[in-house]
Amino acid sequence: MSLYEQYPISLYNNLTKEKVKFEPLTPGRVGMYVCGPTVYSDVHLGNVRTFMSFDVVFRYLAYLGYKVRYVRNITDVGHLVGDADEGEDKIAKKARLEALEPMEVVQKYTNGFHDVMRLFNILEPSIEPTATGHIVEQIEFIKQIIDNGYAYEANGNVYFDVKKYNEDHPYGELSGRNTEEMLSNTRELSGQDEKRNGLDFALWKKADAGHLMRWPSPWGIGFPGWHLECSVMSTKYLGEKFDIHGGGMDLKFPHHEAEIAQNKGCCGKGGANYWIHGNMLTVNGRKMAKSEGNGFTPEQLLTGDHKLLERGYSSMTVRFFMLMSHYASTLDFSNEALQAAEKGYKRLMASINLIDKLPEAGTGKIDEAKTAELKASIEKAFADLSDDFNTAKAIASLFEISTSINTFYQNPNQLAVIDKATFDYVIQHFKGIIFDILGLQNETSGGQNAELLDGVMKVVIEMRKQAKFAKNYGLSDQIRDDMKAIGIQIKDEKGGEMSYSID
RNA sequence: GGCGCUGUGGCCGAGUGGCUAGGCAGAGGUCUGCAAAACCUUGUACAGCGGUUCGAAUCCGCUCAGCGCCUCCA
Repeated sequence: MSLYEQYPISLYNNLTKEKVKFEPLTPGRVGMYVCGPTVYSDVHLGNVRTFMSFDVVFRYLAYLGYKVRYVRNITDVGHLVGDADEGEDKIAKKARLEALEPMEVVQKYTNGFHDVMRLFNILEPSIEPTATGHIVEQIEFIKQIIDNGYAYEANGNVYFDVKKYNEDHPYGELSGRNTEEMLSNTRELSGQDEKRNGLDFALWKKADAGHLMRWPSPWGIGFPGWHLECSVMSTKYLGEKFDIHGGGMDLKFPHHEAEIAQNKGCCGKGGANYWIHGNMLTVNGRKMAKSEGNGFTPEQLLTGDHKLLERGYSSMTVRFFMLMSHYASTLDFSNEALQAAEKGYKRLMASINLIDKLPEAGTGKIDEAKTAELKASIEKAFADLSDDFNTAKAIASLFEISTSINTFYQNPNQLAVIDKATFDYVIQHFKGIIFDILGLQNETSGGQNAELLDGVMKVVIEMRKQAKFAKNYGLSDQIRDDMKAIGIQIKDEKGGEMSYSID
């Protein structure tokens, strides 16, 4: 029996607004598409949260035994600039400002994005397609939508005909919008517009003379509209129907709504069965966003060099902080919360570090109740993760196991009564959940020079033991304090033994 | 204005009809030369007002406060 049969996943489907059992189209296989970044500026911590949320979904599906194809795109063209620059592409605008080639901008911020993903131990997707790499497919997609009667050309531009589409398919099913109402509300606004209706959105935009990104098409020189690349690339790599589509909450409308419309307008099918949205990271109750100026880069996070940061925090502290809440809830950033998360993270890692030092389990008379209790904790963690990927709840169970490990270390006789096979099973998955599913890394072990450090610490500890034995407390305390000052905590244990941990 | 969401103990944050969430901080204790860590014990919590129910933080209504989307946004 596979793990995914043992712990069947249920998830909240934003399309149907209810929590349902997850059933992939093809048993044992999952196709997942997540809207990636628009690479025209640095990603901030809020962006990171979304990708981390879906990273855990990806990791969890894989851990349970599903074969997953995870597609996360790079949008390197196509997003229109909102204000006065209607018709101009975000990438192109930035390029002109910085006097760079558009692809130079794309390359720079794509590299930056990848660096950030690595920093937070967010896995690479199976496919990371770019919009510029799929211009041909996008043109074909538009042609099909036009043939189906859901789009029209106007002066070198192609628009999606929302009103026409809405006659055959519900536009607004994902975001719960009343399209009839919206159509009547926007009618007057579109007076001199070449759009038939204010709700219509561009599939293809004509490039004016100064526009830097341009491709030939049946409608003239231009570039694809926003929304389109996701429909095209998800269809290409996952099919007209696939399992999961994810993205940030703020993409729900209009981006995802348009995506569904494009999919149905082209292929008659709406793409994903399950729509999942990650919620926003907030600062003082407000969304972290570029326009708010309340975001910061990973470098600033590590160094603490930002007005919002009292000091720096490690990437794993941040990862743990984010996983302590549910992906669908807003999460408020604060220094206090980060510091609490840091301690919690270290506590978890400290018990991980003790595992190898534990004596053999099950050497005494097995206590069935105690054994079952320990096993229940790991089973609870799995059940929680299968309940809409509730990492916050699962972590609570992990702390139970963490406490057990600490107890076993101090009182080996309590480990002696735990069945060995069960104990090994629990530990295997305890580590599995922490490292493979939650994607945490152990920053508290010695890293590259672990063996060397361990050797040095043996010498230091031996010196302190001798000082203590000679009741030279001045020296033994000095050794402890000096080590503490450079970030190593020496701990006295029962029976005169000592251990250390890295702060 | 339309659509939707949130309000949980000192802080963060799960839960969502009856069963301890958890972390951080605080208090007491065990251990210890002292400390730290660890372990044990401990907290008046569910915005307000009504209603449904044997029973509600959890369902319904109203009020208050705040947020998101509706324009680019993870």
